[in-house]
Amino acid sequence: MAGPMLEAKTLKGFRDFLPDSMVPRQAMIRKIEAVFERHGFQPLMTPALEYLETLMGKYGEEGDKLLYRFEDHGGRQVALRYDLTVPLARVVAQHRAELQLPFRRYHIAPVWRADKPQRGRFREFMQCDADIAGANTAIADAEVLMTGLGVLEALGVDGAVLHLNHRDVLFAVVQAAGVVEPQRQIACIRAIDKLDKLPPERIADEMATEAGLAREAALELIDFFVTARGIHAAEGTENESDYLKRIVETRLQGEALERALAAIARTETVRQLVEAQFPGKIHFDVSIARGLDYYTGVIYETRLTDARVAGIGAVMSGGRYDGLIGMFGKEQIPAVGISLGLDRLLAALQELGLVARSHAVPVYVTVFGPQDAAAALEVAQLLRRAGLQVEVDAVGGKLGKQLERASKRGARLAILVGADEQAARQAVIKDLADGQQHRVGLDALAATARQLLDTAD
RNA sequence: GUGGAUGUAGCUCAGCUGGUAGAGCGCGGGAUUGUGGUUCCCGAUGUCGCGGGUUCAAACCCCGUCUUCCACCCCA
Repeated sequence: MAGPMLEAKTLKGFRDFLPDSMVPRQAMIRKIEAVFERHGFQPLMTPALEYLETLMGKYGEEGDKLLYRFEDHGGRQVALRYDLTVPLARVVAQHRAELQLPFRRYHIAPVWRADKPQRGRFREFMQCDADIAGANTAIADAEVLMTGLGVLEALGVDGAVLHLNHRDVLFAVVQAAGVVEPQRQIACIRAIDKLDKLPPERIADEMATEAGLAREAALELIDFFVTARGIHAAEGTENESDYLKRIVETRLQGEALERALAAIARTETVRQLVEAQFPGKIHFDVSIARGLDYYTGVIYETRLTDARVAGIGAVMSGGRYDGLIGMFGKEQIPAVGISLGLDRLLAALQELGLVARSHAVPVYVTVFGPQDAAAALEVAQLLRRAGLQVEVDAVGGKLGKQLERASKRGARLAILVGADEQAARQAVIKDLADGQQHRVGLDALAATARQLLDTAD
């Protein structure tokens, strides 16, 4: 015996994915990859570990606290990546000369956050990102959003709505309420983001303590957002952007007004471009804020509308970050991206019954005895060369046991190759769904097997 | 970081006011040695999360600790 027995365990917030959960997961990843590639994105991989300074200060105070950080054996301060966006920014700056702009890349990989685990929330989880670096146009924004909606469409998700907003609209409105300092503006925007969860009173309190905003001004500000949100619910009235335009025109002037109007116009352009291809899937929602510091332009979140999964939170979000890449180099390169939370979306799909039950190995080849091994393997190879997924019984024993294992593995067909069959260059295919057996020559085996697999069980 | 729960067989759980553990599912074996999944028979499940305390006696009461989960915060 070697040493004391170890307890087999995983770290809090970290998970193993056994085949039963891995199969639908991988199927989902493949669909997402296909959509990304169909939209011109190319794969990128980056290290899990980055220098701490690469990641620090990009996400805001809360984000910095959630960084998984430590010192490596060489005394370097390092951190596990918190998202896939900052590593992309680093890559674009670092490999600027090797990349052709605009650069479209997708990245499906785990990220780590030292968060407190909860339902739908883990310390290691998978993100699926698609970003365009080097283009600051409404078309780039729209392309990224259409990619995201394309993924949802490919996955069969119907009830999802993209909520679109623009950072500058938020800043303009907050500024119009009398908050001038950027830090306090961000604090206000964070407070607005909680509109869904907290009563106005509480939000006003938060604005008072976090941003030093007078209670009256805070309530007025909140009222503005509540009204703005009501707009798209009401029919026959002006739309969100017209309403916003009207409000900012009465409250702002000069450069601030220009900026706000430009943001509203840009958002509306993007919304219309996307709306034309995905009717009803995108709304201008002035109340969404996004917590991360690096966003500079359009921002968005996707929520599932089905009541069964409404509590699951945002499943796909992102925005434009024109200043981030510039933090790593002399050149300012604008970028926009979208990030999809695989774990959450998968959980939602399972909840909605949109995940097909995974079928295991379809064909199971039994082995009568040691002297029949070669014949069994020959048959297995024959079927595999024909493209079928085939498992050969690797344990042996009574035929009954082997068939039992075949059933437990979820196989649809069992192949029997005894002495009689070998002598006649034949094999018996047993359909485990109905128990029927078919004796066929080896030359017809693959075709018959395929035919049986194609029939419903 | 704050608050609330949870932890008993591989899994889902039961175990009344303290008297050294149970069910279902699953698992193993068997019911004419070339036939599974259905049925029948038999069988094993276990430091009752871990450590300490109270008691003649603790799965049950007390303290601590870890785990998982829920809410808040933030987010995917």
